[in-house]
Amino acid sequence: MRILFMGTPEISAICLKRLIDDGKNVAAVVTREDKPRGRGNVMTPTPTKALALESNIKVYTPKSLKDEEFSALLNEIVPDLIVVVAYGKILPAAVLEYPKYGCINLHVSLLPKYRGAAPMQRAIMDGERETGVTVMYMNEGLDTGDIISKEAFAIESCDDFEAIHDRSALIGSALLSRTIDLIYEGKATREKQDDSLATYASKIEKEDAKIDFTLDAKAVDCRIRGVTPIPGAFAYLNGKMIKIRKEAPVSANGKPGEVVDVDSGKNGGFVVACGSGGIKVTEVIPEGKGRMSAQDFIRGRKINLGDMME
RNA sequence: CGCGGGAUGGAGCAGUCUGGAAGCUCGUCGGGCUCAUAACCCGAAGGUCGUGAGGUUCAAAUCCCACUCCCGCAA
Repeated sequence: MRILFMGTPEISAICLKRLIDDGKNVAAVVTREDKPRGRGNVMTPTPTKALALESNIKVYTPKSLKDEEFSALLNEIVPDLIVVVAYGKILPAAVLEYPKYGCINLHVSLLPKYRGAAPMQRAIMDGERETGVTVMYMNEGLDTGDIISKEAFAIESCDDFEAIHDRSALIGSALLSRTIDLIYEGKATREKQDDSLATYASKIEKEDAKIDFTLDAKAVDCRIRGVTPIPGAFAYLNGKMIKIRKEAPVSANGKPGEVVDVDSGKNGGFVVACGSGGIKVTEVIPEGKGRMSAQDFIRGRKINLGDMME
């Protein structure tokens, strides 16, 4: 079975790696074009492209999937199955209909909940206790296809986006690989999504990462964990931006945003009051600096009792 | 040439503008106090102040020049 893999970010690369390691016949990879990234805006390939190149698999970065150039490419590759993981572009009907075994997609949520761009982040931000991964047949809607397989796992109270991302990648890539086997063996089933239960996880915007201390501590905690470490929850302290990298809700009293405790001792940190309760911050990224423990930040004398974060 | 911050004993910082004996909060080591301690007290070690047998000066962490490395933001 010739597979065409389509994906872009790191989670795609992890899945591709898994398929390769499992001996799947990945005939070609389609990913997005190189983009200027990082300091200095250096042209950088996507993680998926980098892996494909390492693995000596042909990589294509088409501008559009709707033109003749791409249909010519499909005719050259002749995939039996297209596997999509966070590719970043909509597949037109002509492409969806091309492979004999269809197009499948790994989505990192328990569909029909959290369709869309940022399912992991939104699930954490909403305080969900559970999330998961789903493999479905693709149709022209956004994450609306028939479900083939899914697997759930817990979101612990200390999990941030990174933790859930890594767990999703691990569990999702394994599920994807097994599901491909099912399809190959003709054992794949189809389960329609119940659209009445659908929710939409919109893309994370800058504003989502700005900390709103007027919310209660638990909500603040969830919202912070949902955007950590990327893009990173931030607030302003004495005119400078500071990102909060690790924190936990605690009981506290004070005006929202007020620094009500500063402890430089071992296991210390500083406590910021929220709408109710507060969060104890234990790791930060000050503007212009790298990650550091809250203790180190406190020793540098950048924060004092009574300071306001906003 | 995307914008910006930084390089000072093990950590985080001050000092640089207004050159002139290396400092703060911790950590480490030794001692004391204590039923005890991450608390408190006393003492000690530890730095060619990123690199350049560079420039200016009586004198450079500090001013000038070149270079290397690290980081934050934006995409």
